Amino acid sequence: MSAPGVRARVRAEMTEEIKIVARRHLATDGANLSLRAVARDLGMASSAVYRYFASRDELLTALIIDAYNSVGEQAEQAARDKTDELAAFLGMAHAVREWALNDPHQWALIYGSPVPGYQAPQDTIGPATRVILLIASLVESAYTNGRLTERPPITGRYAEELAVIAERYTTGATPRLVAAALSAFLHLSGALSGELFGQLTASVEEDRRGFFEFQMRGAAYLIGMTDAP
Amino acid sequence: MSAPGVRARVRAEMTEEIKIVARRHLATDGANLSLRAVARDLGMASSAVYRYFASRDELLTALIIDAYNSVGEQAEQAARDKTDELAAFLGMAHAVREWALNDPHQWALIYGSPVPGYQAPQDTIGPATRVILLIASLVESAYTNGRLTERPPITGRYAEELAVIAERYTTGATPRLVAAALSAFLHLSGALSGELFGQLTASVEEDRRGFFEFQMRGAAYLIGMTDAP
DNA sequence: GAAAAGCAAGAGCACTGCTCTCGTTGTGAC
DNA sequence: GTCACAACGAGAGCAGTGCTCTTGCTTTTC
Repeated sequence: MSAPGVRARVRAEMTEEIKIVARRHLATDGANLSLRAVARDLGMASSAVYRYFASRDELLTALIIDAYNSVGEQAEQAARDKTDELAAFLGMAHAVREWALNDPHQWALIYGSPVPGYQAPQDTIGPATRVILLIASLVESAYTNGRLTERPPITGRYAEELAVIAERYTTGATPRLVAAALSAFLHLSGALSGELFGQLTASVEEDRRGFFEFQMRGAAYLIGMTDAP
Repeated sequence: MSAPGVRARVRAEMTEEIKIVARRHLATDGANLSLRAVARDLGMASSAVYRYFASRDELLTALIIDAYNSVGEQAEQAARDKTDELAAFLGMAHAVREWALNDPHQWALIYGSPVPGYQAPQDTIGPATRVILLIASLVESAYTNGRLTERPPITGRYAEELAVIAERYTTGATPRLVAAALSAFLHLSGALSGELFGQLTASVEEDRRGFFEFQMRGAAYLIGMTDAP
């Protein structure tokens, strides 16, 4: 009799197994995940799944959190051990793109339109900020290392809001830097959503990686990370 | 006994009425549109709706085309009669934002994750390009009027693809200009999706319009429409 | 060992998209 | 004017969905 108890361990395994099968269904059938189909695949009654997830939404939430952490991890790993912030930013961007291309439905789950009637619970906002915090840290690092071209400061009410964010989440970034990081992140997510959701259809078809690189270099220039637009 | 016939006219009216009710349902219940609920609201049997739309997907397609045209129209109207291209671009961006804020579900319908199992038919790609072609025309206009700061040319395979697009859809734009227009469009859609889909939660909450303006000015700078980043 | 809590299964409810059939009604050819 | 035909609305029905409730069984806890 181990400390956590047999039942608790089995429960954890079962929970994980449900998520795995659910992810598989998500990858093939898209976002309209069927709890009954997942239960069928597991050889159990659909009602039994409700012992592990109170509702379909709760299962989706678990998958969303996992997805945020997955892409966050991949991004952080790609940014590590790079010579400078520009290389880290571009490597990170390509890593996120690879992750998204590898499982478009998971991308849609976290960065696409919210599932109807689904309200993101508090648990998700932590993992959700990993990528954007990573970008912010790169911007801040470039700034403190003197590798960031000066950009005019920002003013207005949104600048004050961003000052609060800078105070809370960074170790000395200005509102301008937070704004730059947010902008870069939204440029990244826009570029990827455009590619994955078919907005690029009939324009760039072959060399989408090259076009993505071009866009991310543009975003880096806008931030001040590079001097060549 | 008008030329189109009574039946044809009633059919057209009925088709429009179904779309109106469906749009209302979309605005309140989100993307999981229920054909039966729409039929109930119209006081008719659900099977009768199938006389007008062969499937739920076909109804969604009709709504998507209408939405593309609606936002396209609003964008074009906002860009008209502006003193210069920068003003037109910013006015257009804010118009698109207003349109999206006014009916987020329609925005999600066209720029969010594709509906599961839904494959956009050929009919949609025409209306879908209205906004981006508008941006391209603004860029081209600024270029021919000498109001566009020079940006380094682009190379690579995606540049060749964009050259084909430039040849087909513009009257003399370079691949670089098409790339700029695409980038600006994706920046716009990324900024709006981020705002609407909750990516900005707990950062910019109050002055989102100001932050959006900041981002669009950034995009304009990246294009070369303005010299102040 | 008894009581309590966790668990799986099945039936059932209300809902969905979609198909088929069956009368009815407007339409064009003669 | 008549008559065949296509369009139409309604209803029943099928297979699927999320979710709840009850009924037995097993594991944990006291």
